[in-house]
Amino acid sequence: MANGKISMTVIRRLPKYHRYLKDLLEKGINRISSKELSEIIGFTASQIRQDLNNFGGFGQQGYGYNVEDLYSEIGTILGLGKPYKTVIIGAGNLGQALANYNFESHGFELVGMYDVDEALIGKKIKGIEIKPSDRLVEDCVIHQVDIAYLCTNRESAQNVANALVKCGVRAIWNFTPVDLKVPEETTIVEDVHLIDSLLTISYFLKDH
Amino acid sequence: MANGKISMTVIRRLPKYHRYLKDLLEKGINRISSKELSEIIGFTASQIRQDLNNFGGFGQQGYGYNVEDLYSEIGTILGLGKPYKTVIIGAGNLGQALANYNFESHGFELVGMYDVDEALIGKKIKGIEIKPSDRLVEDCVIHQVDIAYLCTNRESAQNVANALVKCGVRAIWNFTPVDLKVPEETTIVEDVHLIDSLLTISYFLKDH
DNA sequence: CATTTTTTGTTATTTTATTGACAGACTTTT
DNA sequence: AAAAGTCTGTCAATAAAATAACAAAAAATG
Repeated sequence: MANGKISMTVIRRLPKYHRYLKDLLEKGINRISSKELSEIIGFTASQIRQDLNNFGGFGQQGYGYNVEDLYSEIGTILGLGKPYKTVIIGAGNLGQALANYNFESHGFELVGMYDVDEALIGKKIKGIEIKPSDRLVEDCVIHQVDIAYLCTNRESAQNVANALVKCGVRAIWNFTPVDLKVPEETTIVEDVHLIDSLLTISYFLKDH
Repeated sequence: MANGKISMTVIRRLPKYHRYLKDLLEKGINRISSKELSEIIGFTASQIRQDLNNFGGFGQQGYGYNVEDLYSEIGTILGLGKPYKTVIIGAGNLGQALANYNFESHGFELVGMYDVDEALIGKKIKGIEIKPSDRLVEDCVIHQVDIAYLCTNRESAQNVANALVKCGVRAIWNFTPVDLKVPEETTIVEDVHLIDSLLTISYFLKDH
């Protein structure tokens, strides 16, 4: 049943289950079978049952799954509910965009924004003042920051990552086009390589 | 050798090859073996050779690969060089962030930005004026837009996607937390589901 | 210029992921 | 409360992806 070692492909499907279950819940649907879910989410019913059974038997034969319970279970599996402290490094457009996203509602509290650009320092986004980057390390230690959103330019990325590792930040959400080198025992890196994503589009467009 | 039907896993690795080869080129390295490349890129040498051989025999026994040639070949495979016309729908922070990214250098020309917010309309980003959303369809037809960067809110996403499909936009780069329904014969959707990515981090943080 | 070394392209093997099948548990119906 | 129907959990089969193995080609060496 539970945690033997879940594969990355399964883990990456969990947020999608979570999203769809929330939708169902908001529509007032409180019961769903793997077959019905498969029709709206686009995975096979078999895969849904197998995915969920990695974490426990949440369903019931002849009935299906209780939407509210399953939503809550997957939320727990995903570590939601717990509050995480986050900082944004690089407060340009992307950094500001991320600050304005509604990640708080999922438990990701923004506690600091940092930049090297004098023109940005002092500006407030959602009540958070952009501070000079040399305050980053100190603040991370004080606040016990869990996740850093890395939105600097390519050149600074690895240096900032090194600093983050040193001051105990446990995860880096990496928006730079760099593959960061960090010790894998202590630090998680989740890449959002926009250019890679765009080039994938280009691949499919090219010969039509 | 060439195009029998390349799997998505292979295609998603191509941009990474492209990035690393560019780095090598800029460092003045003009020859590399699959083994050497494997050490810096982090795929196995076997996988690298197999990936590349999906598209043709670019290497030479006893020598390896010519960096410049391989970089150029992969660029061609990815459809780079060809100019693509793009628009941004939703000109909030994220839309503006994308406008300021240097995607032009890869051949992605921004030809329009659209929003429903009166406060944004008329504002210029990188020389592009933000226009009201009701101009979108008309402009897409006039400019023969290839790719739309979809940065609206959740509620508008599917409606905008429907309009884009109708006016012949071939690809949607989807930043909304919605799984768009579009006819797969005519339209590509590439999702950047930020919240899914963040929840993946949460999963790994939760029990440490 | 023959020998040794390197390194590819390609096939074989192993591992991982997805799909299919079905017994048995629970629900619904009559 | 018995019978019929539903749907899960799990195991088996298939498919896909990653890795390993190796013959043959070219390069480097002496």
